[in-house]
Amino acid sequence: MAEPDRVAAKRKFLDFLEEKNLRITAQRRAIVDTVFGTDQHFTAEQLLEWAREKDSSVSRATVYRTLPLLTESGLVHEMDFGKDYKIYDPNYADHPNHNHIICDDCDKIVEFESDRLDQLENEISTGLGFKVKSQQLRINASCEEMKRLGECKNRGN
Amino acid sequence: MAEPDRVAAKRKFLDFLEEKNLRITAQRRAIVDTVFGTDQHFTAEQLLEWAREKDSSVSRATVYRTLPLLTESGLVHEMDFGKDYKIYDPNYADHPNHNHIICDDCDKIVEFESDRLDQLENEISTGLGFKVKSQQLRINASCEEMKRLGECKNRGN
DNA sequence: GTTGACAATGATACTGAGTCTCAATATCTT
DNA sequence: AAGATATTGAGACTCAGTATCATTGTCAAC
Repeated sequence: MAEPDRVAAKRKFLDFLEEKNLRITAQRRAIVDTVFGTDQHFTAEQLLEWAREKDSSVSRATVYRTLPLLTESGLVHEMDFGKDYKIYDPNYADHPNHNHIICDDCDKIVEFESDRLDQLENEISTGLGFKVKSQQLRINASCEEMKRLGECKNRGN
Repeated sequence: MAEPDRVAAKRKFLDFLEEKNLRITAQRRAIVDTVFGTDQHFTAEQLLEWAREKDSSVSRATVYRTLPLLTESGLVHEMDFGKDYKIYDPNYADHPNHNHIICDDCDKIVEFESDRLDQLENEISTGLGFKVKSQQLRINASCEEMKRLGECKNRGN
């Protein structure tokens, strides 16, 4: 299931660029190939490093300019766990509503889905009369427990 | 209901300092008086400004050193809405489990409580075997809708 | 009350993620 | 091929937050 979805996500993003009359450049190709060539979470700096392996001309500015396009397209999700950097998740094309638990100590992230949670969140938001743009349940957990239970390796960071 | 709780929160924090063998200084007094003298959310820079009105010797460093103590004591809650600064909420002594909707455009924040949500969050977390340290449901909403409904003034930012 | 160990302080240098600027370059339409 | 203009890289910049360190303040022991 990995490959076809990756390819589809890349295709969708290129279409997204075209619809917005944005150009498909070598640098954007390198960035997109990188993003949808992994299912790992990543930071902006990691993306820069990885993309440069494909095209050394990719600059920090271009990475930071492309990230908002990726999130706007709905194919990548931006997350903020209170660290001083943001974390990006390229798995949103396949699992659009998953949530995350971050281990405060080892920074590992575990994903989970809950239909009941999504439903309740929507209920509350619309009940308060809000036009919701995004919602994120952030759970900061203790690594002591994680280590004890050996849960730290569920899904990559 | 405002005053007694404020005083109690201040008392609790001074006790917290004592228990940790930390000293009660003039600067910490000014900061604590400021924090528990409002029920508004604030940033670190706002706290610095306000505390300096009570004691002009309060420095930025001391504010940033005191904030972790306030959150550690459980009397103040640190929130991150993806902006480049953190927001602090001094109302956690009274309402320990409330959540927030932030208006992306005007930065106003509306608080709400939901027992069902708290219960579900706890259910999921413990089900995954986590020792939860904190959890925060962050909802980013569109101000278009807020303006239309005149909901912007519910509770101060 | 003095003393003294050391916690706490302010000033300021620093860090690091992210933004902005602008001249040069690449894309894509015609 | 040409031209309008979107995009780029380099590097200066911003700004919240952190670290350093000599000086000052607190408080417990006497």
